[in-house]
Amino acid sequence: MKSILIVDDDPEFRANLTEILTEAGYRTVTASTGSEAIEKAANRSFDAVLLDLIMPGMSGMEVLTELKKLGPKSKIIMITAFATVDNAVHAIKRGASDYIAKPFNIDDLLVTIKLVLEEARFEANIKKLDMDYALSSLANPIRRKLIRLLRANKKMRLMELTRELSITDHTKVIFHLKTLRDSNIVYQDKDKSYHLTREGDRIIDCLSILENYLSA
Amino acid sequence: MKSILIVDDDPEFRANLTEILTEAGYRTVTASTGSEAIEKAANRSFDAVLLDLIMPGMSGMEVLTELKKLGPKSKIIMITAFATVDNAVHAIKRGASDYIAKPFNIDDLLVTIKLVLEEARFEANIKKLDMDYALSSLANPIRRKLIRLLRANKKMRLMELTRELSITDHTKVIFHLKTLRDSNIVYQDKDKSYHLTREGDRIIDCLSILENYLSA
DNA sequence: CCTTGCTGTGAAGTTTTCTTCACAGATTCA
DNA sequence: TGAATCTGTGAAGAAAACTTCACAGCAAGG
Repeated sequence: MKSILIVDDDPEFRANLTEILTEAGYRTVTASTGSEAIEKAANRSFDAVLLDLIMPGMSGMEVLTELKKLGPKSKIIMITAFATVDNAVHAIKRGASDYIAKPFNIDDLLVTIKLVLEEARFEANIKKLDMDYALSSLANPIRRKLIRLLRANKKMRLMELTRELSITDHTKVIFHLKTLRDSNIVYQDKDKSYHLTREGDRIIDCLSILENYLSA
Repeated sequence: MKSILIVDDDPEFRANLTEILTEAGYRTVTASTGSEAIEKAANRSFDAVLLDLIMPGMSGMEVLTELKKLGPKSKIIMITAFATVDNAVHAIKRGASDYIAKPFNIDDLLVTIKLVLEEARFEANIKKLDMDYALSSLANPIRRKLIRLLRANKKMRLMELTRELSITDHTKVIFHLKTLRDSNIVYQDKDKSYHLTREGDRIIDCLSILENYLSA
């Protein structure tokens, strides 16, 4: 069950939304001010946040910025009066996922929420995919050595790598380099030299962390 | 080529050792005081340290403690006068790898160094082995889900896990749990419940780091 | 031009990992 | 006690990962 945080200073509006969303099968939590919202979001994560742009105290825009700091990938839908749609567009530039204009049609609201959640699910899948690739690459000791060599030497040619690993068959090295390329850890430039990608750099960082952990 | 740090206040003794070890095929660096030794060890790592127990200023014992803090797995050989062999034993309890008594036979010294370095190599292999196990465990998405479930719920029975993963064949789950047990990430108590080991906890920490890295 | 070394492909194989299934001893609980 | 559920073994097969080999284009250097 997806959870949604409703942030609005108007109690009646909060109650309305809560009823609509509960009926639609979501779990809801409400906050009446920006700081309350930030506090709640810090303690647990929500699948989406409905955030009023205009509130006394902290403005919706400020809250948006803070929420994005807490979780850069959190999904935030701005609620705005018709008159201030421009501001909503601005909010999207700052990381909001979408906006809806008050007064709104219930169906529009639900569709918007659904789309945004769908988007989140999609992104999570992408991430999981990367993870799978990365980890299955790391599972092989030859590939780990390759990564380390590339880390140490910045760029290397096929035969350098092959000799350094004392492997007789260079096609074996090609095979592993290929899987590293598929998982986006390594790339090859026009000179045919192999390099670590930015992601590869990150992964080797994590590898050393893991090594230290395991040897402690 | 293995590098050795020689720590002794006697310049003649340092020169002697340097000559012997250089000839034996080691690279040497010297330090005349404890603090100098610590400084050098902080900047780069040595395969072994030869450390005089009795020195003006910081005592060998204090230096030993500091060096161990810098690198818990660094190999330290204490050098001690015959009269203070008891202290050397004490040093071993504090983490020194071995000791030699002054005056010593050159061959004894070389053998001691060799054994200690051998030990280091062995430990490094063990570590690499653990790493291999851990990473090939993580390569499989089902096993990652299992780890996450166990992390969230502290302890779970076989069928709980099976249902949670919507897997129809429980023997499949048994298979993956078995490989997690082999790599020492999970264990089973007398109640047949599965738990994460301490190592498993560490690994999942690292997993989340990696995830954040990859999604950034 | 010919040789040598580098980079690569594609198609067998081999090995390892993963899945499935048939079965069976415990345990629970009605 | 008897039926249902849980936990597990072992073997056989399928799938994925890895290795090996035969071959080929291309560039550099004599």
